[in-house]
Amino acid sequence: MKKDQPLSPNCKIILVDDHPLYREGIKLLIEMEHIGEVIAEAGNGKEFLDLLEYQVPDMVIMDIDMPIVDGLQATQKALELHPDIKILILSMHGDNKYYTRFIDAGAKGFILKTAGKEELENAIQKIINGESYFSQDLLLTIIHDLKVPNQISKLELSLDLNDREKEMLQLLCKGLSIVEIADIIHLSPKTIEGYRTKLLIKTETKNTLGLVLFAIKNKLVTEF
Amino acid sequence: MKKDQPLSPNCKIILVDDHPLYREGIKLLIEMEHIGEVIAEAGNGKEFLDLLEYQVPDMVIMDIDMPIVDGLQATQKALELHPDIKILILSMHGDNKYYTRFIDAGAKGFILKTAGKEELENAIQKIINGESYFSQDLLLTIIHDLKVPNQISKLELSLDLNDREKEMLQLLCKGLSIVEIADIIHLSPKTIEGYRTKLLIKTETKNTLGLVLFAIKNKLVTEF
DNA sequence: TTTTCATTAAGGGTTTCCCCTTCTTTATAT
DNA sequence: ATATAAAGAAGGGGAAACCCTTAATGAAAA
Repeated sequence: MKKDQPLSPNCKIILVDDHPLYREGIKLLIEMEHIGEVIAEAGNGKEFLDLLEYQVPDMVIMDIDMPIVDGLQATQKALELHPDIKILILSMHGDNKYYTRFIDAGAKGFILKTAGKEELENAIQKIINGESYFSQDLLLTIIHDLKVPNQISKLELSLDLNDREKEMLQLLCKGLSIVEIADIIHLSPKTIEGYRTKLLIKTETKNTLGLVLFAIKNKLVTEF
Repeated sequence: MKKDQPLSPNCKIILVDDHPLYREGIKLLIEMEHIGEVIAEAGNGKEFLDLLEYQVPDMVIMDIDMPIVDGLQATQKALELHPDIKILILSMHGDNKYYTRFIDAGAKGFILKTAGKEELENAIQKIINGESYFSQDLLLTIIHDLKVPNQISKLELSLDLNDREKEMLQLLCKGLSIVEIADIIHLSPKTIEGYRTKLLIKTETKNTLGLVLFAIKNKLVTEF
């Protein structure tokens, strides 16, 4: 139902990319498909921010890697001045690792340069409607980042900690000292020390701080 | 180019949902659009696993909330027995919080029940082609989970750490001792101690371990 | 020009941590 | 039934961390 009707033909768009040919291609696409109107183009973040002095677009399609002022800086600055501008980031494969920064900066979408016409159209439409659009590739990167803890279970098994040791680790990771833990568990500080020593040996760390860092890094503790 | 041609018409699909009407709807959709062939249906995870004894599908479209054996258990069991089955999870709004479990279990996609025909078709096609498909809504949930650290920047500002203190914090969070840090920065251990003391005061923590935990918890350090 | 502030440095005392060793109790096994 | 091991408890000593105070230097501000 939405597929064949022109999307917001009055949507004012600025293209920001340091490759004129690439800008030309996207401009043609946007205008042929009646997605919106390209009111200006910029070759880098600086040029774009200068343009903002005279005209404020509804939407910006922004490259990441550009000379002088890059896509992230331009995004941050532009949204500081005009929080309502919708910014769609054009990302290359490999640029994904910086996604959080753009999301934090307030970018509304993230799409790969290798995306097809339909995907670009879909992304622009969603963003104009106030939604967000993020490429599946980006999602896969994020999920990959999240999946790492899954492999840790093997480590957890190989460490073979007993309940006392797990409890100790939990308490140590809350920043409690040996004496404080002794008070909680109602055992002598010297006994607590013995448990900690065993943890140091099992994890091959050399002091409590190292042990706590090891536990957090390897997600042996959920809260701390 | 891919839009108007039938997608793998021989793709054998099993539908698993405890609402017969909903199954009927999806079945009609799949067959009318020549997406594939629905070879069987199941009203819950148990029924589905029983079906697997006799016929192995290429793909499964699976509800999460079902009686007896739920979607997660069914997904885990099925992929244990037949790792090549592609499973697309049908999620309700609010079920998003469990996404990691399904991803860990090996589900290839995640789509909202409110999704339209095009999105379902798109998801099925991608998954059959060996790719993944995750709904934008799920992505937004994940990003929301990741975005929490964004609020911390205010804290970072209020702490007002200078370069030396930031450097110190970075090194302390790698588990280095005062003396080790002194060797790296080429300053007296007593000086380093002074910096750490200032960090303890600024962060209102009572020892190095507390300081490091504070820094990690509030994402003042990126690596450790 | 003097003041203020940040940086670097150090001495000394207290506490906590870390390591080595010892001892008892409770399982587990042969 | 007794050897062997594992878990629990604790002492002593040295090292590192922690806390408080003092102070020289240089840069920025009044």
